[in-house]
Amino acid sequence: MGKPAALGLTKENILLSAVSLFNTKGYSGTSVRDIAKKASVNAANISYHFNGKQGLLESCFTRFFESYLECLEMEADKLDFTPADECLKRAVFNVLQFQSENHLLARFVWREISIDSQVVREIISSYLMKERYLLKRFFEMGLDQNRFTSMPVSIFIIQLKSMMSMPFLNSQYLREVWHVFPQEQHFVDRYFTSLEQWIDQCLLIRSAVPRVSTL
Amino acid sequence: MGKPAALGLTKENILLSAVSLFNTKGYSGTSVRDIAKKASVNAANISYHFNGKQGLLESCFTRFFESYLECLEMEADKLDFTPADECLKRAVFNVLQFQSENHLLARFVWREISIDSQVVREIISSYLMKERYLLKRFFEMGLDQNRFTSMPVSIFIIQLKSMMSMPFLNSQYLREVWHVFPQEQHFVDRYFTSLEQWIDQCLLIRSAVPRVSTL
Amino acid sequence: MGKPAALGLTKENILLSAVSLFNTKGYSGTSVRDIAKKASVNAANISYHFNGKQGLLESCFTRFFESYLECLEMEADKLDFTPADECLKRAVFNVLQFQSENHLLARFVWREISIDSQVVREIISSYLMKERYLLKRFFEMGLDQNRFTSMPVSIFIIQLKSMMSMPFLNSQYLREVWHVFPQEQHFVDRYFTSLEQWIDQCLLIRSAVPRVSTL
Amino acid sequence: MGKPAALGLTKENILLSAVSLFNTKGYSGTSVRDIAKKASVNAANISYHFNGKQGLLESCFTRFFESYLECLEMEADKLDFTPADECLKRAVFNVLQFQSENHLLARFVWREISIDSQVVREIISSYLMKERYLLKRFFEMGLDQNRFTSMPVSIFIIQLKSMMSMPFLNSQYLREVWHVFPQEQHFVDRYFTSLEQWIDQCLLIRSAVPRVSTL
DNA sequence: GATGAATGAGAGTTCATTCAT
DNA sequence: CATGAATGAACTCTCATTCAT
Repeated sequence: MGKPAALGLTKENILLSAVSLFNTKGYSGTSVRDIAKKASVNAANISYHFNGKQGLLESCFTRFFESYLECLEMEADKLDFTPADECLKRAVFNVLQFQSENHLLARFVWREISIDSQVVREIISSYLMKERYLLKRFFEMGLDQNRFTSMPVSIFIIQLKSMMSMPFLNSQYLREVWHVFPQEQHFVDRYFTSLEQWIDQCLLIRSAVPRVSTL
Repeated sequence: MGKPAALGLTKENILLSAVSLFNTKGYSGTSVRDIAKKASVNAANISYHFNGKQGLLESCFTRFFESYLECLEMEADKLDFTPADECLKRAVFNVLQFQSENHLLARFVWREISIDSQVVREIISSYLMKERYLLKRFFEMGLDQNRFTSMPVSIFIIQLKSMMSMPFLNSQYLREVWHVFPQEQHFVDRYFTSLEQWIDQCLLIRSAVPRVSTL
Repeated sequence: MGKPAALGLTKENILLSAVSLFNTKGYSGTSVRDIAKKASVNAANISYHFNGKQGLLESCFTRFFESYLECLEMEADKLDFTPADECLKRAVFNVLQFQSENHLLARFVWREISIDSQVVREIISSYLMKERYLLKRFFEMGLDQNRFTSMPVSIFIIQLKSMMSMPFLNSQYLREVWHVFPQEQHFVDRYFTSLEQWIDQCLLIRSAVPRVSTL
Repeated sequence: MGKPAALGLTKENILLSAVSLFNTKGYSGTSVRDIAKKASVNAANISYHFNGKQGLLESCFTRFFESYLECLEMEADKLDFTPADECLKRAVFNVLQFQSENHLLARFVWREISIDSQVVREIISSYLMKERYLLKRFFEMGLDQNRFTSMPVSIFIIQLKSMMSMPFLNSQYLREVWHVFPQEQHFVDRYFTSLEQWIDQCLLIRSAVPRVSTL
């Protein structure tokens, strides 16, 4: 006897519970029963709605990366008529803001993609390629515009990504050891400032006038 | 039938296999049977030698953090008679080198400590507190010595830690997307240079003569 | 593949198989797989329906003691308007009859409660307290009615319980050594007669006219 | 490197620990490691000294039954020149006394022989046959001597055995519910008195002068 | 005699999933 | 759509025992 429930609510309900538990205990460490229990639904619904636990994982990844890439894409689209450093800074801000608003999902995704699973790789590889393409565009444009110093792009991007994701991946460490709270707006603003400064000092060539992103 | 085996080899054998599998599939995603199979020993040995799967995890953490903290401590001890920036840089280099040489263990540990498990927390909290103490010492000494700009220590340390650990946590991403290989000496040297530069530009006050660590 | 099976039959099926095996091999000596095999169901059903092997044990105990105590309670309720010896005799008969009809369960329960397990104790202690209360009522009523000799109640009850339970606990001994079959009606009747005689001769005072329970 | 230890002490040490644990947790519920730990010896010693866990069980049974049967045999030997009721009473007393002094062993043995194990049966069947022979002699002699009423021997012996063993099998019940302590001398004396009385009233023919056993 | 390392078997339990209702 | 019963596989861990030392 299926209870009515507001249409489509069960599915969203499951997803939210899953994100929360995956965030805390990891994908492998979470059982579908845990999720079902937290969502107050029958475990069979998970197989029904998401085609198994793995489908749930894919849904999470998709949901995350589509929004995440949009943060970058939105600013990359302006590269043709805006200084690259300003676009880059805005993109960084967008990403921080997005992660802060979805910190549970962010932590879980950044952690889980460090697992060497065939499955995970298949899901995310195209997203990561697109991310690579977008990030590179910022830098190549900056070089074209003579605003960025000539430096190894890969290293810089690795560092940028490190600094953007780490606070959210290790949110618990930040909270417990440094009493810093990545899900708060305050953190986003403060942290963004320091990334802005890093871009200015390590990436921008001296003659270029820093474009302070007025957010 | 208790075969002798080279004395004490079984235990080490298990540990290495465990690190390799934990690294690839995560702690929860790895079964003791997988480990035993990889180590070519009976699964019961894991409980016998490590008091269960969790004991194995603790052994990994302990092994990692004791070496890791020594990387920091070694240089912190010189703070009283050496410029803080030089000590800090040397510490950074030590950590990169250590992680590069133990990249499997490093990836696994940095990933796993982002899990909200009671168990993990109990094991690592004291290590993280010691790390915090050591890292803070570098910065406070740098301020005392008038070599570091006055900046929020917590943010800087978070960024430093991000940049030091991320390449190893996401080693697969680096390899596949950027063709950068964190376990190679070449990477350590190159990456260290860019961290050195970051320290010089974002942390050091202008008047201070940068101390190039001659490693 | 969840086969339907006749509704609720699986659970009862498991319980019966468990009683049979516990009876023969003891609780600790029986594995859940044995039980599942005997019941022709999947072993996981035991955890599902009874919350583990221990829950199965509790179900057995509950089932036994609730019926057993009813045998006593039924007659204790008549104590106010019936001679105590007659009530006692009827209660004894009820208990013998019940055990004979559930001899597998009876043997297993009487054996297992002699184990010093924390678990067992928690389950049965309230039942044993109720039993004590009921048994004492028979004797106190008999004394009030001037039908029972003044004797140490505890010793008498211990002996009564010994004689009521032992044939069922040691049913195999009775069968193999004395060719006496406690699960047969014949035994119940014959054995009851000798208990009746014991009550008359050791408990009743001489002047009281024995009340032969006409069962 | 075998520690010397007082000669043969390890074996006895193991046996005592085993009796204690078997008594509390049952044979199947006790592991050889538990026993070894309690005896502070290596678990391999149990296999060495007793040829496995089962051998330990056999040793316990043997030790118990040889003493137990001696309690009966000692008095059966006097049957030719002593009234049967006196012999029987003395035998009963001996058995109670022996069990009281070895209550841990007694409880465990009486419980364990109610298990339908092939193994147990093989060990004890000859002992039980000898017991049957001895007990029957008391009754047949009593009938020959015209001191016992003609009654079904099997029923009487079943009851006698019930009453003799039950307090020790259910010693914990006696302690916790009735505050009666079967291992104390006080209990032996008191309980024997009531068995004596039972023999007098239910077994002896009226004309026979009861032989109070002066113990 | 005694020990610690090692083993294969099996313990109880949980897993993700399926299916009739 | 939703559910509870059911499954087979896999989980971690403990078992009694063996054997070289």
